[in-house]
Amino acid sequence: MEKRFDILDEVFSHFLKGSRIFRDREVLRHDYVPDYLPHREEEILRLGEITAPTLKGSPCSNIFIYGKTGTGKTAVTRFVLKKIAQKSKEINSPVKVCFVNCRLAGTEYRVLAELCSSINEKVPFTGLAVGELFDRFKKALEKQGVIFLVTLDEIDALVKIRGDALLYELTRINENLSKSKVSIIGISNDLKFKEFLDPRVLSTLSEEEMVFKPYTAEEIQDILMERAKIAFYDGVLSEGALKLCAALAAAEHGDARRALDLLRVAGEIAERRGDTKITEDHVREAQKRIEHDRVYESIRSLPTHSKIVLLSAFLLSKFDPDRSMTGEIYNIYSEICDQIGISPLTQRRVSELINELDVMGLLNARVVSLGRYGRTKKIGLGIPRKILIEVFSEDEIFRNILSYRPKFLLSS
DNA sequence: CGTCCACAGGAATGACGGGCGG
DNA sequence: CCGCCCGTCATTCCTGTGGACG
Repeated sequence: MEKRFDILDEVFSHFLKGSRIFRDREVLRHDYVPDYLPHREEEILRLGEITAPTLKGSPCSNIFIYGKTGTGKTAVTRFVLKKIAQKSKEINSPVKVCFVNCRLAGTEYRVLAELCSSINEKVPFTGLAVGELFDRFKKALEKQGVIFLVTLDEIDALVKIRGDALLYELTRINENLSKSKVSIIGISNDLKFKEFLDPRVLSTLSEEEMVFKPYTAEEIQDILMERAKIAFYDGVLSEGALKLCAALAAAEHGDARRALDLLRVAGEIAERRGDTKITEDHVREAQKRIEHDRVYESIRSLPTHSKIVLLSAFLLSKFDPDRSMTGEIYNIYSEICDQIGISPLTQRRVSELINELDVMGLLNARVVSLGRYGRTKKIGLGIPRKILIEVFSEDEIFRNILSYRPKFLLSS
């Protein structure tokens, strides 16, 4: 006990002395928009040119931006929007800009609600018909007489689940507006996204197109260096650590966001250990930590039934991996539900849950045909068992299930 | 070569909680 | 406060299907 206090004392005093690592941690968060974006000058220029007409009070072409995650789409767009907003204030032109992340918003309704609130139209966060909401949006917009520059980030996520109805309406809204105009910037991570769109929507939306290429390792290095100058005290970041961050992120489709995360977490680890320099070891540790936290958090926040499905897959993989298929999973799932006294969902629904877990990477499910013996899904765990055990051990109810031996498996 | 297993996964429909406008 | 519409989750019913077996 005595020892514990000593340890904590050290942590406190470190904290009170202030960080010896970070000058400004905020700079490494990925929602931070830097003043300088290395290797994206061309894109900034192009986007600026396209959107410039809004400053003179006329709408600009709609733009479609593609590129994988962490290629700077969001940063570049936010940067340009910020400049537009600044300039318009300066010269007093009626431009309003708005940035919505469709995946975070989740539904058409919430996207529309965000659009409304950004033009100061108050709407309830649920309850209205989508059409009604759209009418209000249109009315408020018309009353204000502005050029509204809407950015829809991660637009593919919305369209894949909800369809392109909202986009269709948005692309046609100008026909019914006289005093105001809307221009749209659509951002998509998925290059094949076009296929999901109605051709009419596509042609209106992609009057201009931009593709963001992944960063190379060298480019990521430059980005990191730029931020590290502000984020860390001088001499804290070793060159090897920086290079490793860049290399790891480059291997993962040139994802700068990933690189920034690595750098930040590596810094945090170094800080916590009381080290004064960030080394390659810290970076490797950071990589492990990030992956672990991601998985841990996604399991923990799962709805109960999904957790049970995951547990079923876990038990099957432990006792009889060869039989790990939908039907078997469902049997064990039902058994566990019975054990903890909640009523099981149908197989149809569980099948859907398995798909969701598959998408999240917690399970690996692939359709296989066993010929005479039917067609099903072969299901395996997509993550180390260790993490799973770690998460479920924290829950009173699930803890016991971990070591449970399904009756179902005894009979075979 | 046809059959038939054990599901996949689409479509329609229902239960439910939340918020509206009148 | 009521009737209405919404989004979400779940059920019910359904048609489709790859390939080993006979």
